[in-house]
Amino acid sequence: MAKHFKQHGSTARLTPQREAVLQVIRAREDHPTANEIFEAARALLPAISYATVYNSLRDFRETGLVREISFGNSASRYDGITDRHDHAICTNCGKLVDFDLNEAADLMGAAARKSRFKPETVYLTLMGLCPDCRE
Amino acid sequence: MAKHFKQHGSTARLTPQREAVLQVIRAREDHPTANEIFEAARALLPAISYATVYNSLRDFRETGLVREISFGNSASRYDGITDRHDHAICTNCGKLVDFDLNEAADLMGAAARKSRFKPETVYLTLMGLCPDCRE
DNA sequence: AACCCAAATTAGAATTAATCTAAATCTAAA
DNA sequence: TTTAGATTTAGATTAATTCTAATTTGGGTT
Repeated sequence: MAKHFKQHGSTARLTPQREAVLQVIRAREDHPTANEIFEAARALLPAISYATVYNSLRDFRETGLVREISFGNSASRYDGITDRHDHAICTNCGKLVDFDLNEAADLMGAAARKSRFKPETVYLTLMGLCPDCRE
Repeated sequence: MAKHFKQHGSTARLTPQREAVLQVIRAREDHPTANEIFEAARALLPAISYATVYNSLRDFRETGLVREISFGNSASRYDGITDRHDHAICTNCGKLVDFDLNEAADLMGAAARKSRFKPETVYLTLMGLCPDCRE
């Protein structure tokens, strides 16, 4: 029996390429772009193609293994931490930082009531100046 | 003396093109993309160019007259409502809805403390199924 | 152990959104 | 009325992502 992501409801196979992509994302502290992931994955599997990185990222996003963070018109960044957490983005240098505000999770119910949506997740993003830029 | 956006700290002139762009955004209930704004602005000013729409949108964003909403890899959408408010995005059909959760504004201080950022704004986005898609 | 088939990978083309460039035009102020 | 800086324009360019079509892979049968 092949390795599958059964526990995530997917029938996709965990190929060497996908393992490499996942490993890259999980090994990094920061939030790499698809291009950065491609570069790093190529160090593990020289023949891997750009399309495969994007395909893997799409699958992981859909099965909940990674999270895509997009802001402005710059390249999306990928986050391998699956627990719910929040982001702060520096309006000056673009730095992206994780933090956790459990109050944010509590707001999901209220947000769902106001919007009449069936809630899945809630994203809280703080825009402001990072410690380096506020001097 | 020409019309300026002085009250917003800008020295930019309010040209007919920019007036058209602003009028289009404010007249619409939804959140148009740059392309939709271009199409609508052309009905008012047939000679207006794409670049001018983008230039205007950049200026308005910087002076705080409009807000840019970007999610996933689709085109950014523009929001003419300047008051702080929240968004819900349907994970099925992509519909974008406004709502207001004053508790969200209260979280800005806590978020700033956790992240050590100097806060400017906080965005709260609910992902889920819109009333039409949840059936 | 050979076969089958669906899924996955690959390279490169295509698409999309947004920005840049350079020349022409406008406008407020001197 | 001249000028300098800001703005607009059309089209080229860039950057990110997705698509296409051909090839390869690998697990589940026979």
